Amino acid sequence: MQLCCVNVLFMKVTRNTVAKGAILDLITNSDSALSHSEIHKLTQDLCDRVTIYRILDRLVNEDVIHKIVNLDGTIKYAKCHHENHVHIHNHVHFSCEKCLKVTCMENVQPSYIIPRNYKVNDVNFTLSGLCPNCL
Amino acid sequence: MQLCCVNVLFMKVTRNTVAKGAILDLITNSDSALSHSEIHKLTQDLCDRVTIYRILDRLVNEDVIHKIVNLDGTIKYAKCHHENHVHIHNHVHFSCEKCLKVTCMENVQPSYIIPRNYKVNDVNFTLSGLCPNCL
DNA sequence: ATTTCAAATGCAACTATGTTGCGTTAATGT
DNA sequence: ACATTAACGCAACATAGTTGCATTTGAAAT
Ligand SMILES: [Mn+2]
Ligand SMILES: [Mn+2]
Ligand SMILES: [Zn+2]
Ligand SMILES: [Zn+2]
Repeated sequence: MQLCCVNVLFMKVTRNTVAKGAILDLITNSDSALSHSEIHKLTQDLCDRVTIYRILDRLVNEDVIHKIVNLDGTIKYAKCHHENHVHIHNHVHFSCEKCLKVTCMENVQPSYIIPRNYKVNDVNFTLSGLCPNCL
Repeated sequence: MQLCCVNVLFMKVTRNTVAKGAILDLITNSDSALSHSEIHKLTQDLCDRVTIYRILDRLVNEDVIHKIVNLDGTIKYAKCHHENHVHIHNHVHFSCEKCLKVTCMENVQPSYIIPRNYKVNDVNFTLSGLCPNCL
């Protein structure tokens, strides 16, 4: 009756499936960002690994989760927490060198001055070091 | 007679080889950061692709070049330009969505406020969008 | 210049990560 | 319940990065 979810880029209707729900739950309830391989291990035999890739892509395009590129190039995913509808991921991510957890720091938004002849569309700020638990 | 170069982490002596020199030249003279595969194509039959990986690791550990993690997770390398001997890569990198070039913006150093119970050791700030050439 | 010796290399084999095509299954609107 | 097509599983492929080991080579010492 009503559209449950759409790909915000192409305004295409997407569907809620068992695997998608389970993976979103996992990401939502995790205290740190999760990689594809971590999700694969945690979900065991929920679905094929290719399906996990496709579900993660879909959730990113639906603006429900966001990608975080770690310092070693590995990609992690975390829940989006947009207060306002305008949705820019300009917050900092912290990557702990000891426990290897990546966390969103929603309220740390760096300021910077960049020449006018650049157009910024997206932002990826990652700090690494020791988190409070490992300090 | 005199040590030409050392791994700053382990204070181990390293050697200058033909391939290392050529790859460093390439990175030094490039106006944008280069990935392993780009270097591999540009150097043709200079050396094995495994050797390129090892040379890049060595140059990073010698603090001669630095790693840049792109928004898609690909890793690029650029020359270090340290004025003072204290050496922190706290400058911004710009990743153009059109020409795909990644450039160092040495004089753009963002400011941020982070809780005291975090210890920051390294920084990776990447902005993406359109560069002056593509705007 | 020759010797010496570990750093660096080439090669093969391997693991990890991500993508594509296609036939089948299942979510959702009617 | 039926029709439509998004989502799925599977196999095959592509790309990125690692490891072990025998051989080569840079450069310090003689
Ligand atoms: Mn985040
Ligand atoms: Mn740089
Ligand atoms: Zn930690
Ligand atoms: Zn450009």
